[in-house]
Amino acid sequence: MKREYSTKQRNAILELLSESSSHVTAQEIAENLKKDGASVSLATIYRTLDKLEDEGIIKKMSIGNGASACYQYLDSMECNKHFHLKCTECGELIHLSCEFLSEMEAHIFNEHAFTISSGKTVIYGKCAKCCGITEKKCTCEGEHKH
Amino acid sequence: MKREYSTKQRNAILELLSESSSHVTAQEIAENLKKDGASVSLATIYRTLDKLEDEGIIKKMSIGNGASACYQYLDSMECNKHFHLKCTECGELIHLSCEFLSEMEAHIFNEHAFTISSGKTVIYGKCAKCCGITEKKCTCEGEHKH
DNA sequence: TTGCGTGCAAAGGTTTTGCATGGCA
DNA sequence: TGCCATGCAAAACCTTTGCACGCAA
Repeated sequence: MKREYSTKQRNAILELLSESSSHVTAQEIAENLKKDGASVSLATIYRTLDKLEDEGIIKKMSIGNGASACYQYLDSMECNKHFHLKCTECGELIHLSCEFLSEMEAHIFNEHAFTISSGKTVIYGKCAKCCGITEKKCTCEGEHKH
Repeated sequence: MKREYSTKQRNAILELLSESSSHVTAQEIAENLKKDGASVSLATIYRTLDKLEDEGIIKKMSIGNGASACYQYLDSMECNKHFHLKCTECGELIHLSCEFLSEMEAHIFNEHAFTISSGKTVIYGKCAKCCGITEKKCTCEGEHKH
């Protein structure tokens, strides 16, 4: 059985993650910790993130390809269940939390036996601006920025 | 205005993609072309794939995590209408045509003013096999292979 | 003391880029 | 002829790994 050590570095990373309102990359974690005068090596950050993911404390998601993976604290209920809409015209990334999408997730799981990973999924298309549309009518939680 | 050249390499890549029943990586393209005695450098393959994606002829999908990205020929009639579910465990690609997804498309357009490009969108998650689930119950058109 | 955690540097893999050359239109 | 496309090698990029040392329990 493996013991889990409580080290200065692990705690610093965990604290930073729990304070981050959104997802961060390993690089950003390194920079932020350095700014706080608590530098941690990238290797350690990656190793720690791996363990935290295994322990179910954080979630890992890779939005793009080649781009850095993003990590996110799981206790922050808000950002757990949204989808990303990315405009192929202007590149804008919209975070969308909508009841309808939750239903879709449930439908695909129940009827098609596929478990969607909303964090890894990006829905591509054209945003309102690039379509020349302005109104939004949905009464659900809707889009939000971080 | 940019002209598109029709070169031996571009044609070879395009032909290989259109003959592939499923997604392939840049590496696999290189190997297959070499086997056919029509070697193309990896750099050219990546550059050509980029262009083909911009032109909307192929689709790029990446599991992330350092793994190679996969590319797939977009059959304009067939593959543009449905969504793709890709398993992040085993890599299986499921083509799903479901009424529910059409509704989702409509909802996002009507209520969030975002026009989904289903051909470019890949929904990531875990397939039934990798979740240990076997039943599928949806009465809609459902999954299909090409 | 035990053995996990850490830092550093180097290696791993995929993708991109610089530069000179080749080839389509 | 003009200029995009290609090949090669090197670079860029994110991430992992080997090794010796540090440190929590």
